[in-house]
Amino acid sequence: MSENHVCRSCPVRDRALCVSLADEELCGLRLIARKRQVTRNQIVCWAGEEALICANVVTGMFKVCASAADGRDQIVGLLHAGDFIGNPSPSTNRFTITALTDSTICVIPRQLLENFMSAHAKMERLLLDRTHASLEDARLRILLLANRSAEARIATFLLDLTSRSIDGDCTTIRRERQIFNLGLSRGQLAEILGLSSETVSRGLSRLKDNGLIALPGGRTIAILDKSALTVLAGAS
Amino acid sequence: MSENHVCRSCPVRDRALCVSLADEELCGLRLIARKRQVTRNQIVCWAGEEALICANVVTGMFKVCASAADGRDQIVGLLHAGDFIGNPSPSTNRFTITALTDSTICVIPRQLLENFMSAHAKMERLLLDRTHASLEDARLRILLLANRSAEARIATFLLDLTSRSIDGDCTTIRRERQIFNLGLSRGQLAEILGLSSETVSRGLSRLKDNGLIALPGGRTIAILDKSALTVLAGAS
DNA sequence: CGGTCGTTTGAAAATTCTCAATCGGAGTGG
DNA sequence: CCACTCCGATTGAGAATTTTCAAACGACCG
Repeated sequence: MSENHVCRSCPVRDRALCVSLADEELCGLRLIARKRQVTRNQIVCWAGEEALICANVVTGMFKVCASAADGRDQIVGLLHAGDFIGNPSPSTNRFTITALTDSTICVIPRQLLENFMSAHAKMERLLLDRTHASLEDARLRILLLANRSAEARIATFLLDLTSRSIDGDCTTIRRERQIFNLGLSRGQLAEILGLSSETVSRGLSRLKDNGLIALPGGRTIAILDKSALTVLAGAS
Repeated sequence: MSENHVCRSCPVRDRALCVSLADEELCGLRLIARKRQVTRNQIVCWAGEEALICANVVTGMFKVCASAADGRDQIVGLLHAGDFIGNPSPSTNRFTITALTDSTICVIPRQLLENFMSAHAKMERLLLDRTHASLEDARLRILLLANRSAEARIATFLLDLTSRSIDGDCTTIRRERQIFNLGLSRGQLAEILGLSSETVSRGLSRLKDNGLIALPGGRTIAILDKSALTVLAGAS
C-alpha cells in the first residue's frame, strides 16, 4: 500500500501511461519501476544498442537524435513530461535520447514491461494511441521542414511549445502570460528546425523587431502577438 | 472454411497484421473485413473527418498527405503493400490518404476492429510494433529533410525504394537489375522530398549524367551505381 | 492535327549557409 | 571587486543552393 503513495504523488500519474491503471493495478507496476534522476546532457538510450529499458518522463525534457553521416546531430523529436520512452517489444534503439534539462524518469526493464502490458490491455492500447499520436507529430514536423521558410518554422515551433507547455514543467515560467524558458540553445533550436543557428538567431531577432515576441534575455521568450505568429506559421 | 481461402491466397497474408493470427483465428476477421478496389487518385481517408474504417494495403501504393496552409500538399508518408491504415481507437483523421496507383485494400470498420483486437493481443502488439516502426521511418525522414542537399535527398529516396520494393509489387519491374517504375511524377517526388519539381528533375538529370542511374523514359529508373548513390546519400 | 500535361532546361531572384567579427553574460581567479 | 576567459548569441557580408518564372520539348489523347 505504501508503495502506491509514491505513484499517487507522481506528477504524471494522470498523464503518463499509468492513467490506464487503477490504483490497485499500479502496485504491480510499482514493483518493477524505479524513479531515476538524470542530469542535463545525460544519455538514456544509445542508438544502435539493444533496448533494455523503457521509461516514462516524469519531469524535464529530452531530445531524440539521429546522427547524420557527416557527424552532425539532428533532433527528430522531443519528449516532455508524461511521454513514454522505448518499446515493449525487443528492439534495437534507432535513436539516441538525451536529457535536455535535469530530469526524472520512471524506468522499467523492457522485458518486465512487455509481460506487464500483456496482462493490462488498456495500457497497451493507450501506448498504441500515444505512439500513433507521436507518428502524427513527426509527420507534422515533416510538413514543417519540407516547404516552410525559416521564420515560419520558428513561429510554428514557438506556438507548439506554448500549447504543449505544462504547469509545473520546468520549461514554463508563467503560462498565463506566455512567457517561458525554452531550455534550448539557439544551436539546439536550429537542430530541431533544420536551420543554422545564425538563421534561428536572425529569425528571432526579426520577430522581436516586429513586436511579435520579446527576448528578455537568456533563453526566455515572451509571446506578444500570438495571432500574428499564427499567421506567420501558416504562411509559406 | 471457404472464407479462409480468400485470405490464404492474399498477397499480404504473411506481411500485414494478419501474420499474427492463425488460420482459424482469421475466420473472425474475415467476417468483418472486405476487399475493395480503389483507383489511382482515389481518396480513402479525409483529413478532418472521423475515422470510420481501418484497412490493410493489399496491393498498390498510397500517399499520406498534409495540406499546408498555402494550399500545397505535402506527402508526409507512403504506404506500401502490407501496411496498415488507421487506428483502432476512435480518432479524427489528421491526414488525407490517397491511392497513388490502382490498388486493393482490405477494409475493416474501425469499431469492429477495435473489438477484435481486444481479443487478439498478438495482433495489437504487432500493430504497436508497426506503428513504432512507422514513427522511426518518419523520424528518419525528418533527418533527411532537415539538413541534406537536394541530391542527397534524391539518392536516399531511390535507395529506400530499392530496399522496400517487393516482388509482385507494381512499383517493381525487375528487382534483380534494380530497374523499377517509381509510379510517381516528378511533382510527387518533389512533394515527398520537400523540393520543387524542377530541382528534382535537375537532380535526376545530374545523377544520370554522372552515370549513377539511367532514365529509360517514363517514370522508370535504373540504378547503375548503388555504392556511389550510397555515398551521395550519406554526404551532406 | 491540335491540345494538354509532365518533363527538361535556362536564367534571375530569393533564401539560407558559411565564414568571420563582435558582443554579452557567467564563472573563475587574482 | 575587478579583470579575464569562455561560450553562446548576434550581426554582417559573400557564397552556395534552391526556388521561381519562362520557354521549349515530347508523349499521349481526343
